[in-house]
Amino acid sequence: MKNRIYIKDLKDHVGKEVTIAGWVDVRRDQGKMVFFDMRDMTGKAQAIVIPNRKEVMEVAKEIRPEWVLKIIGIVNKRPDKNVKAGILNGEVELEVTNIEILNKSETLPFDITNDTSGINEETRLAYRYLDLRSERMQKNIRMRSEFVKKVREFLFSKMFTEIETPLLTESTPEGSRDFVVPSRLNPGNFYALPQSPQQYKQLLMTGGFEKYFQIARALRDEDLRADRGFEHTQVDVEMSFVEMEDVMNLIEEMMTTVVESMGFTIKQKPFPRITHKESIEKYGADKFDMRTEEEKKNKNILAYAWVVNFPFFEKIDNGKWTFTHNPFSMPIPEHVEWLIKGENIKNILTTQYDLVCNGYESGGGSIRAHKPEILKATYKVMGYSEKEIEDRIGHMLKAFTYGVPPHGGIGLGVERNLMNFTGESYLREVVAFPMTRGGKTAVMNAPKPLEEKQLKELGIKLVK
RNA sequence: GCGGCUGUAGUUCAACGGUAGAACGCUCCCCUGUCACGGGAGAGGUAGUGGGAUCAACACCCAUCAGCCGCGCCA
Repeated sequence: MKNRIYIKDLKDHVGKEVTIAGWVDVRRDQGKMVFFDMRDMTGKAQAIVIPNRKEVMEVAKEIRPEWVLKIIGIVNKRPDKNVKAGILNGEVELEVTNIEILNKSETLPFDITNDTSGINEETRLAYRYLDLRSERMQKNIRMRSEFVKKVREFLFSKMFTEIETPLLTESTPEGSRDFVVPSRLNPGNFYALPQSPQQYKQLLMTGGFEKYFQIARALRDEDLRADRGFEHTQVDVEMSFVEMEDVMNLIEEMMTTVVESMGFTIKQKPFPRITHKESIEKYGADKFDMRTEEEKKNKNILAYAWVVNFPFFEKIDNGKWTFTHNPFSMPIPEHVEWLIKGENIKNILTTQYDLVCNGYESGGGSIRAHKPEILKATYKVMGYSEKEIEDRIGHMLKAFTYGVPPHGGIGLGVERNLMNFTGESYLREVVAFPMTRGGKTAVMNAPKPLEEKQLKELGIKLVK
């Protein structure tokens, strides 16, 4: 649009004619004069239509909230008695000389000029595109973008390369349940959507990139919670030639740089570190909130801490051992021997480090097993046969025979972090198009049945 | 899979075993300084769905569906 200026910049054009575009926010019809607020992505401003502008007045009488307008007008300083101090454009208003209706709008199903958190969420999700117009949702989604942008900038400044890994990949029976995708070219066979880019990023280390990151989607088919969805985004990082300290220090620097530039205050620097054992003893959990009640009232305080020295394995119902965090992790250096010999299993500690913030897990990672015998030993402890090991991770064991550097990394949950930044209690409030707890998509109508033709192509027969 | 809560007008809620009200929104009228403008008039719901006990239910019971919260699950 030619000559359009943003509403936040109106005050810089006092006395001049400008063009703005946006939505009608609130309309106040005084009879002979009409006021209405215009809203664009940068803010709001009052528009005023005065009596002697007959043609404009005719249009002004017609317009309704949420209509989309292009407006030409003169930016005036408000009369002293009408100045609204402290708010955007509180000192100026736009005297409208022309209104072009770009689009009309039906009356909205709910009020978006106020916080929509009190509105039935089913309705909000059915009309998510309207909900997103509300100030709080705009703020949340924009803050998410800002966070990701700053993380990218930081990592690029540290010589990282952003690399995408496949979405269609191999199913891994251990861990969480996979979302699967049928293969048309290989009937009866299925891809799985990644629960994490774990194996690919380790292969990228094997591939010599040394410093990789990705803003990666991860999918898990497990029941939903207030802070958990089917899909989430993680800042996925992996580095070669590193030990625990290297990764933790880099991530600590990254989070500090990023969140401080976003206006937050970090309670304690450097981040305190405590062992898993201490965490359980002190807080009864492996994540905790170190803020005082007073600090919790201030939305801008982030209390980070590292938790380390997690047990590598735990016993499950059938008496077998399974990993607590990540089977690809390395034990702490002094416990490598135990793992390889398969002894003292319950005492083996892993190099896992979790970043905790305000009661949520901000991220977690580890140094990885980069020698085939160590990774293999982990699977042996878990009771896998040689053949099963080959089936599961044969490709990794093979890759690791070709000079893989020692490496480690971390994944930071974007939504969990945003919940801390925004003070939201629900993951759905920081996702543009979240699902219901029953797995129904916002606005659109998934999941739904496939047509017979599609099923046939995929070689799928439904059973009752 | 389990447990709990919820489902009444467009939205947020209320009342009541005898066929529903308010606020906001919406429509129309009045108003030259409003800014969640104000004033007046009006339209709009048969109660998620199905069944049952009752002379009679939105209200009680059962089932079912949907949503939310938690548990299980979530390397």
